[in-house]
Amino acid sequence: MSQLQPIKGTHDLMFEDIRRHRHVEETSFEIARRYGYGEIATPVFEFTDVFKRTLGDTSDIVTKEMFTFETKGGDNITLRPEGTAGVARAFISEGLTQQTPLKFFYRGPMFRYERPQKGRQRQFHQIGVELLGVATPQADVEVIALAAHILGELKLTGAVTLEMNSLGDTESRAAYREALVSFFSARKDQLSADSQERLTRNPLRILDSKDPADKAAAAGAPLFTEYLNDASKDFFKAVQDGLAAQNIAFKVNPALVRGLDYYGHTAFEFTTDALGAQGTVLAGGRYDGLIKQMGGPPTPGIGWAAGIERLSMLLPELAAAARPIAVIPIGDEEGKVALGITATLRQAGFTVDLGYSGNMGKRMTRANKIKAAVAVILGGDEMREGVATVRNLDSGEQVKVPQADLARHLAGYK
RNA sequence: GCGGGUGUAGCUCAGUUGGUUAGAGCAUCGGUUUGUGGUACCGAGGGUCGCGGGUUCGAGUCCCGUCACUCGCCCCA
Repeated sequence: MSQLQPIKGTHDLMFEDIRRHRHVEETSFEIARRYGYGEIATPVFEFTDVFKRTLGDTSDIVTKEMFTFETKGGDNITLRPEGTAGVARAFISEGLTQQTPLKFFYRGPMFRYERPQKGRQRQFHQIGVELLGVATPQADVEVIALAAHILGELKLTGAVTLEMNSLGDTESRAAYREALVSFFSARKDQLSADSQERLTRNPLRILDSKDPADKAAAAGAPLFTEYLNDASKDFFKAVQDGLAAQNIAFKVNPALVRGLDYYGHTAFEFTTDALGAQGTVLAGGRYDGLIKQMGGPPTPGIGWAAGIERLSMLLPELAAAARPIAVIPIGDEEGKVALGITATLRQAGFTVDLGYSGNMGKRMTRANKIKAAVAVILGGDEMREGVATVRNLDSGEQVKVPQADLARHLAGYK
C-alpha cells in the first residue's frame, strides 16, 4: 500500500500522547532514583544471539516475534524485544561483574513482530529496572516495592492488583515440571491443540490458558506449592513477609508463570481489567541463571518491565500544561520592541508566544486558541508612554504596565 | 499465524428497498468588527465514498479480491 503511512503496529507520538509517555517515564525514574537506581540506555539492537541465548530457543518471542536483519557486513542483528537481555549483556561486556550490587533503570522502545491489538504494538515502549548481584529476598521485596511505589505515584494503585507466585529454584521447578507433564499427559486428549503443543515446550503455560477445556483439565492439576523444596518455600515466605511489612497488598496466584526461560523463584505481575485482553501492566521476576547462561560469572538478578502505552492508557487526566503569555504587537515598529520583550521574558523563565503574522484580531484569536493566560499588547499609544497593556484573557481586565516592569508584574503567570 | 468487526470531508458520523448535483456537527478560512480574543450571526473552501475488479441502464449502497484499521486467539509489557 501507500508508503505514506506508518508501518503496521507503529505510531507517531505527539501532543497529549507523548506528554503522557513522558509523565510515566519521568515520574518512574524519579522514584527509581530514590531507591538508588541509575539510568542505563543500551542499544536498541544487539546481535541476535544475545536474545536467542537469554530468551530460550523455544519461546514465542524468539521463534516468531523478533525483528531480525542481516547487516551489510553480514552480522545477524535483532531489534530488542525486551530490555533485560541487553542490560545483562552490558553487565558482562562492560566489565561490571565486580561491582555488584548494581541497580539499573531503563526506558525506551522495544520491538515485537506481533499482530497489533489494543495495548500491543510492534514498536512499543517500556520502562524497567534490573537489580543485579543480590540473592536474598530483600532484593525481591525492594524491586516489587519500587514498582508499587511508582504505580502509586502515577495514581494507579486502585486500578491494578499485584499477583505473585514462586517458580521455585531449579530443583523444585524440575520436579514440578515433571509432575505436570505426567498429569497432563494422562489427559492429553482433553487439552486444546495449543496446550498439547505446550506439553513439550512449556507445560507451566497450560495452567494460565484461557481455553475452557484447558481450564477444566487444569482443575485437578498438582500445585506448585506442593513441589517447592524448603529453601524455595522459605524464600517465597520471606518475600511475602517483606511486602506485608510495607503494607503492599498482593494475591498469590499459583497459575502465574513466565514465558521466558530464565525466571525462577519470585514471579509477579501488576494487572488491570481495564485494557481488555492485555491486562498485564508491569511484570517481572527473578532470573538467577541468566548471567551465567550468557557467559558471565554466576550472578543473581531480579527485575521488571512495564509497558508505557498500557500505563498511559490507564493514567488519569494529566494536569494542564503551563499557560503561555501572548505578546501582541500592533505594527512593525512595535514588532521590534515585542521581540526584545519576548526574549527578556523567556530568559526570565516565562512561557511566551509571539505570533508570526496577522493583525491584532488574528493575534488575539491565536492567543485564545493556545490558551494564553494574558496578552501583552504593544501599540502606538503604549510605545509613546513606554508601557504595555496587559490583558487578562479570562477576566478581560487590562492595565498598563511600564515595559521595564513586565517580568515583575507577570510573576504570577510563570 | 488464525478468527470476528469496520473503512464516506482534517475529526466524529448520517446516507432509506441500488436512482441522477454525497450530507451534518465540530474544525479551518473569510465577513459582521482597520487597537481587543472567547459568545453570536452570515458565508466559503474541503470528498478518486480505502484500492482493484465484477453485477447492473445506474453502485457510497450488492458480489469477489486486496490493503488498512480494530477487537479477540496465540503470546506478552
